[in-house]
Amino acid sequence: MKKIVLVDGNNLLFRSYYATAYNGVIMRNFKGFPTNAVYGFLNMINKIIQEEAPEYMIVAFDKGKTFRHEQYDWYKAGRKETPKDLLDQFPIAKEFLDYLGIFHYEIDNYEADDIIGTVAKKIDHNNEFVGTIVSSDKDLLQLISPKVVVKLLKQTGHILMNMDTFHETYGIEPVNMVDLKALMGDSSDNIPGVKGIGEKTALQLLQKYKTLDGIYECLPLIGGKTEEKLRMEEKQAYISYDIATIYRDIVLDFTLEELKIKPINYEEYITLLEVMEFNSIIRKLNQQGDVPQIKPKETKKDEKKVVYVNDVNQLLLDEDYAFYLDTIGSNYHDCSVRGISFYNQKVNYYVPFSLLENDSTIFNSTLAKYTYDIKKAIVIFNRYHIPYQNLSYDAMIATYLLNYDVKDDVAHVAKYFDHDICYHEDIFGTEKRPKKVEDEVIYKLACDKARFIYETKLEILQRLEKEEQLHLYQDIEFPLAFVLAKMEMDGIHVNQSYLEEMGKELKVKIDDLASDIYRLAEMEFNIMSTKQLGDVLFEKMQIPYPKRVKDGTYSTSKDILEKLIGVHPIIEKILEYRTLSKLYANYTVGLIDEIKEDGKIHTIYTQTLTRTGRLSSVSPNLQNIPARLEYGRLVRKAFIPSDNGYLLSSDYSQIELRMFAHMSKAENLILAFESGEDIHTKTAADIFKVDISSVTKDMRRAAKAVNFGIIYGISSFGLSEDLKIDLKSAKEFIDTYLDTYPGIREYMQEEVKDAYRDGYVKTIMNRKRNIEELHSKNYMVRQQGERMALNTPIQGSAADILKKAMVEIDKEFRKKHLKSKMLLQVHDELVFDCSENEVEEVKELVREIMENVYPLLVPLKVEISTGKNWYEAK
DNA sequence: AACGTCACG
DNA sequence: ACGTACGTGACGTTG
Repeated sequence: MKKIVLVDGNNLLFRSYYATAYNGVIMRNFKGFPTNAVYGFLNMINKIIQEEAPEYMIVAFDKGKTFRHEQYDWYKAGRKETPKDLLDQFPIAKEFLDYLGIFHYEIDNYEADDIIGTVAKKIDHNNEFVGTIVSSDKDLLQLISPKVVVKLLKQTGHILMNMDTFHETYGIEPVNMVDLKALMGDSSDNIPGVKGIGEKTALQLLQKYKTLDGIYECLPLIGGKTEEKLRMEEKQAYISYDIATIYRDIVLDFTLEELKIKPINYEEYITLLEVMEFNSIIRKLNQQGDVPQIKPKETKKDEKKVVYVNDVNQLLLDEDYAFYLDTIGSNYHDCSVRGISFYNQKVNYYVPFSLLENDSTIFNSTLAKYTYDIKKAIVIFNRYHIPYQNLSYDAMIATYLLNYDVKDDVAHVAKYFDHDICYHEDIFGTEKRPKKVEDEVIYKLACDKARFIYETKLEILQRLEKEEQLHLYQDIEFPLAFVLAKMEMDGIHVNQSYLEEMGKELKVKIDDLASDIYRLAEMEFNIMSTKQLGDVLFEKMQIPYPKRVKDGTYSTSKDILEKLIGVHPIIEKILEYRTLSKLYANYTVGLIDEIKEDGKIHTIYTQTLTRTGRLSSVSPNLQNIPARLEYGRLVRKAFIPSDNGYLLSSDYSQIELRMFAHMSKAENLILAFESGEDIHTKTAADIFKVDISSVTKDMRRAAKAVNFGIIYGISSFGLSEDLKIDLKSAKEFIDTYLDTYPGIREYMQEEVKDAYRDGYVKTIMNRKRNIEELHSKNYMVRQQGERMALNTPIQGSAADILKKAMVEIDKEFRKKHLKSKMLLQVHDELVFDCSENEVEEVKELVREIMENVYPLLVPLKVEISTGKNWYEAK
């Protein structure tokens, strides 16, 4: 038997829409198009396919006013009008079905029910097929037969209804579902039924008399009020019967065989998924790994042909243009360049890099030049000593600010602007498994990218203007790219032999610890393997596990092990082993690997990654060099200035909490900062209501934890974990804090409310972050969204300020022709390489700019120190 | 490639 | 009853 799955498309879309419309706010993609219903719909369709594995499938939709409306103008009269946001999603749902190879159908004047009923009837009369109907609408239960079952969707999960289960549940036959509706009515469809008869009475009657006709034939036998009600509303009952009856004889222009599911059109499917921003589905597809290779798009008619230039004299660039660097390798500090593509109204060139390497005047014109990832371009131009002028636009930074999920592949963002560009990975494969690619494909791809940059520039800039982000783009992020490029290219000197020594020392300690651990465990095992470690500690050694065991696995994380200190001496050994292994792998061996021939480390700052506006640092990450523990801190001694200079470190004191005080306008908190006291001590004095002088260490520690909690979107659980106190005390503590600083509570409520209303939050410089989590049905996810809504403006605004300061400091350095260099940025800290005779000047200048770059309701304070290495400069 | 862990602000 | 503070990157293990 071949199985056909019959899906009520309308039902699925309505359900998904209302299930995820939260406070009237729904999920949308970047362009503002509503996506929540389709998202639920698609997940459901995929789930059905996974669970049922059908060969055949049909999704039915309503179309037009039905014959029921024509006969009875009050039919479904009570229903609210379908929201436009939902209606808009119907065509998309159908488009998805097309790409998934799933047959869908609609026909004038009939509802999805009728189509399903008709197909189900065909199944009943055909001995090759069986059917499974999927819907949450009980009406469809009337279609159950020996060959057709109904998968009735519930809030979570479903119930499978066949002849037997139906009978068990209702005590009547499926066909008599109609009779039941005729009696009890259905408020959602505005079917009246017989007034005063509900499900209970109706079922009793039907169990006795089988059908509506049967009941009316035996009316006198019924007696009492019920008989009276039935007699009064006989006409209503039969009208209701008519309406509730699913029409099963539509003339259909397809056969059951035609419902066979066709192969998925991955290319179109994925493109649409991208437009709708269903990234989780895309991720799942990639994980399953059965997405076939996507071929490059055919050249469209309006496209200029790619001109491969092999003589510099052929290059004719006389108006502004976009260019794209076609590089090989992931790190642009040492990648090679295959070629550069150029695009404008007149040209579409691919130029092999060997041609430009030697004759490099091309970029040294006054023409405006646009690209994607300008920082990369600057670094590469400098590496090859190519002079340039007027690099004036970066599509990567611009789209990042517009809240796109920007990757370094242009293709990723191009989709949103109707530019079909193949993904780098689809063409070239991964670095480990490269694919063979024809030259023409390579040229075409690079040219497509340049074309995208050129053609969307105006639209993107207009969009930035509309979002009031032009200032952020033009005066902060764009100039910052030049500053970062310099920092990356300059790099920081690292004392390799020092790290090697430290590595040797660590190695010895680690080996000693390992043998201690093996001895205590009375066996050898891989300490780094959390699985083996869990088994050894909690099974073999029978150390009591301090937490509920989740999915049969033991966590061996630091906070779990710390709870066990003192229970068994092995615990402390393991913790130390972990700490030292981390230092060894990440900060001695790992860092040494990153030191280049010039004795320096050149990180890459990712400017377009974080959701808050911070930078991130990779290859290596110089933003997580040990600082908290003394032994780890020693790594910092390896970071040294050039020549006889100094490293100068300048960091904002409590910038995030100050930002919070500014944004919340909480007067007492502002006063606390104005007092100039240590903020945690002052907070402790305020909440414990004691003198500054009598604040104990523990009081300060507690106050500090609450201050941090505030920045993260406090939860009593988080605080209780951090301070190792019980939940109730944590709760009280937070309340005391909020009472001490009136205005904070209201500010936080307002911020969350606005986030729900807008679906996004903003920083002081208009950086925006959409928070989809706020639309989730899941309480925990929504909570997380609320915390993001609270934290992002704080973290993001602090990032805005440091970025602005960096741009201004760079400007002043240039103006004053200082030899000193800005080298590192660590979120609230800047590290400079300072010539000996400039120390005082740099100190003054940096402090002046950082403290005054953006005046807040509280003063911004900067702490500066210098030293012969990064360890000392703190 | 995903997960767990842990380094930073 | 649930599962828990914000933002990152890199390592080793495991499937």
